[in-house]
This record gives sequence, C-alpha cells and structure tokens, in this order.
Amino acid sequence: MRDVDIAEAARLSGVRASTLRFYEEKGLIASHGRRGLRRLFDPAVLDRLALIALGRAAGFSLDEIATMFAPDGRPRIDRRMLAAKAEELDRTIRKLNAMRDGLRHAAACPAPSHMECPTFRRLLRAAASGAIGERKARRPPRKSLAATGREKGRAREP
Amino acid sequence: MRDVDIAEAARLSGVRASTLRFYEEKGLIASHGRRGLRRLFDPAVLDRLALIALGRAAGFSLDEIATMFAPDGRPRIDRRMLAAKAEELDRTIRKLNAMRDGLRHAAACPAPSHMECPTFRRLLRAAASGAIGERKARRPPRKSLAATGREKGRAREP
DNA sequence: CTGCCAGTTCAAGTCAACTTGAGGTCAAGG
DNA sequence: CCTTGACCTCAAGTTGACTTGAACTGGCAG
Repeated sequence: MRDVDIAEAARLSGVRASTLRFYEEKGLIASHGRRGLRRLFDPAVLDRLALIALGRAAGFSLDEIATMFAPDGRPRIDRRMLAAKAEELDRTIRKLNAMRDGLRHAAACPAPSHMECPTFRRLLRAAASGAIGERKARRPPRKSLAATGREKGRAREP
Repeated sequence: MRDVDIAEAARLSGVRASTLRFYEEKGLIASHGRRGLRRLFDPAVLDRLALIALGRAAGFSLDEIATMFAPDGRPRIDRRMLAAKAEELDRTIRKLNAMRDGLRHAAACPAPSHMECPTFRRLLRAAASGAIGERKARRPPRKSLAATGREKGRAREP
C-alpha cells in the first residue's frame, strides 16, 4: 500500500481528517503529494501520528511535540526531556494520589458535614495553600474510535 | 475581623481580585455588601474559596463546584460524586504511572533510536490505540503566592 | 475641597487544540 | 458529458477559566 489519502489516514489512525489538516498546517505531519486536490500521505504518517498521540498523552503540547522531529522527519527525542516529563508526571501522580485518598475518605467519612471531618479539612488547607497543584482533566474527545470516513454527514453532537 | 474587602480576600486566599469578581459573577461566592463601590466579603468566603480550590485541584469544573453548595451557602457535597471522582482519579493515576514508567525507560534506553526500543514501541502502540487516555496538565497560574494588592501596577508578563 | 488611586463595570481578549461553515474544485461513475 | 460527493481552503467559532482594557467612581488623606 503506497500513499494513503486523508480519509484512510483518519480511519487507520483514529484521528479526524480535520485534525490531520490542522496538524499539517502546524507542521506536525506533511502530505506527500496530491491527487487532484486531495492530499496523499506516506503510510509512515501513521507512525508519526502515533508518536504525536503518545506525546499528547504524556502531557506534551503540540509545539513541544513539534521539536521532537528532526528536520528529516525522523523522531529525535531528547532523553533529558523525557526524564524531565517523567519527573513531572511523578509529581502529578503524587498529588493525585493524595487527592484521591482524601476524596475517598471524605466519601466514606461519617461526619455529618464534611466541614467537621479532619481529613477533609486537611485537604482543604492543602488546596488553599496551593500544595496540591493545578490540574485539569482534558474534556473527552468527540470520538476516539476510527472515523466512518464521511466528514460532512457525521451526526453533529449538540 | 468583620468583612474583608476584595484586596484582603485576594491576599488571604491567594486568589486574584479579578478572579474573585469572576467567581462572584458565576455565583460561586457572594459579596456581603458594599462600602461605596467596594465589595465587602464575609470572612467565611475564605473557606469557600478553599473548597473551590480543592474542587479545582480534584478536577471538578467550576460548574460542578457550584452544585456543591446548598442554597444556604453551606457545602452540600454528594459523597457518591466524591467516590466517582476518586475512581476517575484512580484511572488517571494508573495511566500516568504507565506513561511515567514508559518515559523513564525510554529516557534510559540504550537503543540508538527510540524507534528501535521495544518498550517505546509498546507505549507508542498503546497511545495510538487510545489505551492511554487524554490528559492535559493545566498551564501554570500566573502567580500562586499571595497577591501584592495592586492590580493595575502588576508587571505584565509578555 | 481636591485629587489620588484602589476599587468598579462591561466588553473583549487569551490560550490550546481543534471543529465548523461557507463556498469552491475535481476525479470518477453513470 | 454531467453529476456527485468527498475533498479542498480560509475564516471564524468553541470551550473553560480567567485576564485585560477602557472608562468611570467615590472614600479618604492632605
């Protein structure tokens, strides 16, 4: 199989066609040529998309991910950057662990009001002092599964 | 101390005055009255801000947090909601753990290119298949420490 | 009495990562 | 040859949580 079109790339990668165009515009991927108007991608774009997905999942921004590719297109990933991100993740994980335990306790706590539960109040103080850093769960994607191939006809979610 | 003004509330809570106004507009906090134009807050607003900070840190949206207050202003937190959030955090934590370990390995891996490292490729596949859900580390706040009290004169970051 | 300046309002801007809309093109099938 | 519909471009919209700008106000020090 040589040269996949955008619908196929979308189907195979699970990334929407509009996102592929967006990524191309951002320089994260490149189309190899055109057939008429239509982009043609090298199948290697799928590896690249996987790497992008991995980077996103690890918490890298698209701009950061862009730096992970050498000019020749092959990944050139700074190991120190990976280690730093691992450290960052570790810190995040520790905070989330504390938060989860606190929530769990608060959920099970028999105190009539949460305000009377020492554990909850301790959490509260930690949050107020900023000891439990910010974080935000990404809003879920529209559809993570492979697209249907049709782009216009997709049922629009309200 | 009865009735803090916005600058004081900001100083004591570490939340910016503009954010306090925003929270008030959203109905998350309420000012108790005015002196001239200036809002006056009941000191209890500080507890409320702590609870909001906690909720944010746990990953609740402001809208969700808004539901955690009874009409009388006292927190009325659904324990099942806390348990559910704890579960969610737990899932997130597991994914982040896997990601951290993978990154750690990739950072230390002796393979000449990451693409030749089986662990890295396994991670890649997991990410491509969506097994490692989305997440996004919130961009860091401007200043987590207590504000200076001046709002206009603050050095603007470029 | 006057001016200062921290406070006020309201609209608009920011950021990231996409998505959507309108209007256009073209390769292939009938 | 003509239609069809998937793809194209480019601009603008979306989301959440705020921040910023411009124009204004009023309590208090001098």
